[in-house]
Amino acid sequence: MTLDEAWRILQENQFKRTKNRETILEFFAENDKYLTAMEVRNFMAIDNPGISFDTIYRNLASFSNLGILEETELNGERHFRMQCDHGVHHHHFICTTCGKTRNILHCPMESISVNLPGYEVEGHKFEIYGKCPICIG
Amino acid sequence: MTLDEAWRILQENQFKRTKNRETILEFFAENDKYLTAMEVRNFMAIDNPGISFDTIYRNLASFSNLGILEETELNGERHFRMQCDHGVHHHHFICTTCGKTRNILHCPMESISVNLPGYEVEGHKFEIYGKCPICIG
DNA sequence: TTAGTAAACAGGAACGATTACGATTACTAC
DNA sequence: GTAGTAATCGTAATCGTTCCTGTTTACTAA
Repeated sequence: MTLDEAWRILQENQFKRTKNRETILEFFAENDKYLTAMEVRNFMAIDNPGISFDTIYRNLASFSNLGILEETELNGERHFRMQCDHGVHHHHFICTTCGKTRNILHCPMESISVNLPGYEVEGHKFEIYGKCPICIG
Repeated sequence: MTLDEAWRILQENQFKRTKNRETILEFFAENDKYLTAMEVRNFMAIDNPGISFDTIYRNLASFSNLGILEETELNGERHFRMQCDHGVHHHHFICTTCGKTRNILHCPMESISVNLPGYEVEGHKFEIYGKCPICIG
């Protein structure tokens, strides 16, 4: 997702254009990987040492709800990244060294759901962890 | 996994047979679902109100490392359950209401790994969330 | 352009889950 | 039994996250 798309979504939902939101989105646009709230804070603190965690978490949650960011849990910490291809369902390979991701277009749910009669499926999670070619290098 | 199998593994790894470990394993043997440290504590506190969280977390981590328990993250909390069929790779449907699980024998990795040339896969996670037939009512 | 209003923010306290630690207890091998 | 070690207790500390309160900011419409 581009910055323009993100701002369009925010505007459609009556979110104001603030300096903090610009900084957060800029950071995610530049980093194609899952990031923690602390990493976001450290980046924001360069220009604004007094940045509040409340501001960061509130905005990350809003962006996640709006589909601007994707969220996952790694090592017990919440991680966020820019939504890759808006609207196209996919999964991720996540490099355990550098954190970069690679899209997995195949979704295992298609061949599974038929085997769950009587069950109501609400969601699923499929992630692959390992080392990317650069980190193996 | 049965209690006997669990104790055999513990014995092979020089773990002592203590009352606390007996209580923890007994609780998991009786509950075919993912449980939190707090739920384990509440059960143990019936006989031993002074039980320490340190004891619980340390033993849960040991059991998980030994393959006696399986571990996953649900709603930001660590959950543990008895390893189902030791040695047989599988995944889970997890009911978001009662927490009970159902095995998914099909593993999506078989058809995926070929699409990741140059990547080194270390692990993967595949879970389906929803309502089981009992909770749908 | 300015005043009004709701949203956003800073700063810090609070919270729940988890871990660390020194002192104590229980097991095991001799 | 006794020594040595593993396990536990009780508590405090840590960590990531959320809540609270007063202040500031961005948008709106006159």
